[in-house]
Amino acid sequence: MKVSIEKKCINKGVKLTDQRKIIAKIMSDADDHPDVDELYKRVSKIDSKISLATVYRTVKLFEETGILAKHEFKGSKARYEELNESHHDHLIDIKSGEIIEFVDNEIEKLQKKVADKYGYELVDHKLELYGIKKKS
Amino acid sequence: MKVSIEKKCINKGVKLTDQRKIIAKIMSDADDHPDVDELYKRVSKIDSKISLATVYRTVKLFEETGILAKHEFKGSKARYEELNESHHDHLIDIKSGEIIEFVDNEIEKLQKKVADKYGYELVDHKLELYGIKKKS
DNA sequence: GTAGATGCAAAGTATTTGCGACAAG
DNA sequence: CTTGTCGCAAATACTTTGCATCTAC
Repeated sequence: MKVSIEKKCINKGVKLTDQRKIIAKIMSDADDHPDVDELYKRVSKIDSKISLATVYRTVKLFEETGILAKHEFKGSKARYEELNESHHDHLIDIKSGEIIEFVDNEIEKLQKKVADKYGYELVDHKLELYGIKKKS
Repeated sequence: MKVSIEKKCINKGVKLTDQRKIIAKIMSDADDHPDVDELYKRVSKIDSKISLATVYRTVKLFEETGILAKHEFKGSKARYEELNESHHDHLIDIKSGEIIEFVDNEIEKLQKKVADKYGYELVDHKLELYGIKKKS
């Protein structure tokens, strides 16, 4: 089962302020990968007193705490998504900007193998595919 | 055989100024992945009159022309390297910052397969592995 | 009560751009 | 010649930070 962001904060000893609860909720509900500006817009609708600085501070904190993942796709601003048990990579439609999440265990295995070959333990990776929709 | 950057410029109709020749030479000679500041430093040693703006304009131009590749590794500034026939990906040592270039044709094939599965034609991809050296 | 969080505005980075002077083809 | 480039400084975009105030625990 999915652990709520609020629970994660408690586990990690992160103080649960109203601002953080709101940001947590929005990121939990999001089914896209908002950048900070977009997130700030959504936050402002719920509580317009929350500052942009707090949004920046919170996404950074949540990233360091392993609650959010930060993505820096080609030529765009940093985007965030909730991090949970299911790891996945991204396929980005370069025309529409649509982002598709995928998992490929074989690729994952090969990545470990490559790192191993050079004497490294793989601790993280970034795989992004950029494509254009085929007219079928 | 490797086509020189100057030749590439001529082929693509890019005007060959002294500044561009110097930047081209430095990037050709580089066996690392300098960021703009570092490149600017190297450029300044040869001709201190060249401005940072020109360095930015040139790397951007070279990137669009397919002469340089831009990389945005986790949490660091944009870095550049010469682009030539041999495609490769990167394994980054998160302790030392050392960058190892590698090729894995099997992973490449699987990437195409994933894109295909979702109805996309793969036009580009980014694969970065982050690891720590194993004490063997 | 106290350590840590917030809002605000100011400061930092990284990068781009307007403009008049200049140089490549 | 003419079009595009250069250097400069100012502008922009994104993100961080100092400080006084406030709040979760």
